[in-house]
Amino acid sequence: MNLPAKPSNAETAILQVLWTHQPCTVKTVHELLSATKTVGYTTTLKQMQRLLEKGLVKREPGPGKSFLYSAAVAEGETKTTLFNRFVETTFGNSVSGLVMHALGEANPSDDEIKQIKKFIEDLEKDQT
Amino acid sequence: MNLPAKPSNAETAILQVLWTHQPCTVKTVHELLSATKTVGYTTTLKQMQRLLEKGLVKREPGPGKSFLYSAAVAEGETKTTLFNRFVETTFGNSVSGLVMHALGEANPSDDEIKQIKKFIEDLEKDQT
DNA sequence: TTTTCAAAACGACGCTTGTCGTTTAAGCAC
DNA sequence: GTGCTTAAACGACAAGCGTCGTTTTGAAAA
Repeated sequence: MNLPAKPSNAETAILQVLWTHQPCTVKTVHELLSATKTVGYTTTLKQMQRLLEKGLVKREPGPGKSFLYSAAVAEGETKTTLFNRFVETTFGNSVSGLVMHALGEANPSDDEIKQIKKFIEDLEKDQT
Repeated sequence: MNLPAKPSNAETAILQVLWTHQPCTVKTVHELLSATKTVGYTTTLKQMQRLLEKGLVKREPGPGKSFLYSAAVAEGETKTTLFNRFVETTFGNSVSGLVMHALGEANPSDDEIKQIKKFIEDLEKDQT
C-alpha cells in the first residue's frame, strides 16, 4: 500500500500535468509547464527521467524518436499521501484546521466555493 | 509582504510547536517533537539555529545558559504561503480540488460538515 | 549516403536538508 | 578554584533537488 517513492515538488508538478494530459511527450509537458513557470527543456527532461527511475511514471515509444509518458501512480492515492504529509507538518494533523484556513485565508473564488458547497451537499446525501 | 524565507518541512514542524508553546527552550521543543518522531537533540538544535539564521524565529536569554525561542513570523501568514505553494504544485492551484479531496478522504462527522457549511455561508455573507 | 536537426542521455554543480558527532563554554555545587 | 552537568556551537556528511551545458543518437531531408 505504500507508494514507490515520494515525488519532490517539481516532480509533483510534472505528475500533475501528466494526470491531465496522459500520455504525452516531454516536449508537451515542458510546454505546459512553461505556461506557469520558466524552466529549461533539459530540466524537465531530467526530472522526468528521475521520475522514471523512481517508477513514478512509465513510457512507451512515441512519434519519431520520442517517448510517450504516463503517470505510473494513481492520482488519488498520491495526492492523499502528499496531503497527509502536508497536513501533519503544517497543520499539526488537523484536517478541519486546514480546510478552514483554505476557505478563510486562501481567497478561493466564488466558483470554487460553489463547487465545494455542492460537494458537501452530495456528501450529506450519501451519508444517509 | 513577502516572507523572509521558506521553512523546510522539518523547520515547519518546529514552527508549529513554537506557535503553540511560545516561548520555549530547545529542550522543550525537542521533547514535544519527540512525542511524534524520533530525532536527536542536536538535530533539533541545529534546525532551530538555521531557523534563527533565516530570521524565522527569534530568541532571548533564558534560564541558565539556555535561550527562549519564539516564532518571528505570523502563523496565519506562513501557513497561507505554505498552503498556496502546496495547492499549486499538488492540486494545480485548485483550492476546491484540495478541499474536496480532504473532505472525501477524511470522512468528517456531520457536525464538522455542518460547521464548515456555516463557515461558508458566513463567508458569502461577508462578501456582499 | 551525407547532412541536419530535434530529442534523449549523460554528467556535473551548487544549494538545501536532515542528521549527527564532537567540542566549547557557562553555570552550579563543592 | 575544581570539576561536573548540560546546553550551545561548530563542523561534517550523504542524499536529494533544481538546473543546466554538452554529447550522443536516430530519423528524416537532401
